Amino acid sequence: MKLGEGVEWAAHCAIIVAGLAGRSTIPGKALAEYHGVSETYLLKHLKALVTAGILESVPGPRGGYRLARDAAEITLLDIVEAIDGKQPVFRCTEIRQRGPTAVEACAYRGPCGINRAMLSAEAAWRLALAEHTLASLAAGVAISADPRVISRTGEWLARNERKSAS
Amino acid sequence: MKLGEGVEWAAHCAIIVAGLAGRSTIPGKALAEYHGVSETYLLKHLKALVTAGILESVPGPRGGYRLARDAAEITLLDIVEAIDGKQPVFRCTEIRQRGPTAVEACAYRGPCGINRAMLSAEAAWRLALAEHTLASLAAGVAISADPRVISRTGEWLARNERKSAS
DNA sequence: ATAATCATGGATGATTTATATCCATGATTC
DNA sequence: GAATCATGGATATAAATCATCCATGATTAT
Ligand code: SF4
Ligand code: SF4
Repeated sequence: MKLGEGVEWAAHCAIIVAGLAGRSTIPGKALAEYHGVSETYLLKHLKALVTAGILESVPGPRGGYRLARDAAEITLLDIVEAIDGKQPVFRCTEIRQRGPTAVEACAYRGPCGINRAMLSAEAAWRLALAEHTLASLAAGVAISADPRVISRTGEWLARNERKSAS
Repeated sequence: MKLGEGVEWAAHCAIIVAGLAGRSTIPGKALAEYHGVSETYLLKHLKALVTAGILESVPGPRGGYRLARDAAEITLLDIVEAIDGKQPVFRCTEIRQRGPTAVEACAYRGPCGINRAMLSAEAAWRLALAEHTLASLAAGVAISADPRVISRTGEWLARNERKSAS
């Protein structure tokens, strides 16, 4: 079992976008270069964030992405679900309904204990993810970063940020 | 993200094995037929359970599998980790060390906030899984099962269980 | 208006992982 | 010695993921 690396990309992008001033935007191309990842593929993930209501996109020259709502209102769970989907991690294939002891399907009502245990564990996972907001994550990343990285990132932001007129 | 269905197979097999009397065993072939799944592939998963110290295997005629320790000492987490591995679900690819703002690798000490948040959420998941033992799961499955299934399973067990001499 | 910039969406191919099979080997019991 | 069963490796198939390409439409600067 493995979480797609698109989630890591999206989380990093979201944190950078959260660091923009006001309603400024940053183009997807810049985000791809910054992280050294495939541009066209990253755009797909950014689109997923837009669809999920996490980011806003503005097209055209001087366009790009910005947060759709406050950074404190966006959780890590939102990002994971936007990229990876909301499907349960454990998907019962109903093997109890196969083999020589099976009876009619209608006799099996509701999920069994295994399924329930799996789903409740998943709920605990999601709950833990939802406790981290984009705001708290951004703070953590900033603290642990090397001073040189911070200054380089500042310069890079100055070159790529599209300041909002308003 | 998806948990392999081998986990579902292994969990069901473990519950059945847990229901055997004393030190009786049951052959892998019977378990495969019971669940209507590929025999050769299921054997691989059963082997994983043996390696993990969850099951014991006895070769030869009248051989098969039995629990390696008490059902109350085997958790759902043990089974998941035996089949799916213990690798973290979120695997940081260190994209912060790529792109134009990167500096020497030694400047990045320890995991960042994103990684820490992911890993702590995973820990919550594992903790929840560890709260369910094979004993409690077996009880839950028995309660929710249809009477006909229980009786058919009893007959099937009578045919396939290899009673222990001792 | 025109051109440049950028997001969107679908189609497509490559890569990796999961699933499944096959066969040879060794251990154990009858 | 023969039958039964687990083990292990090699290998094939299916599916999910990762990545690219190209055509389209929307927006802004000139
Ligand atoms: S017993 Fe649980 S996990 Fe197994 S097939 Fe039924 S619902 Fe699914
Ligand atoms: S910031 Fe966190 S998730 Fe991103 S590359 Fe670094 S350790 Fe990994």
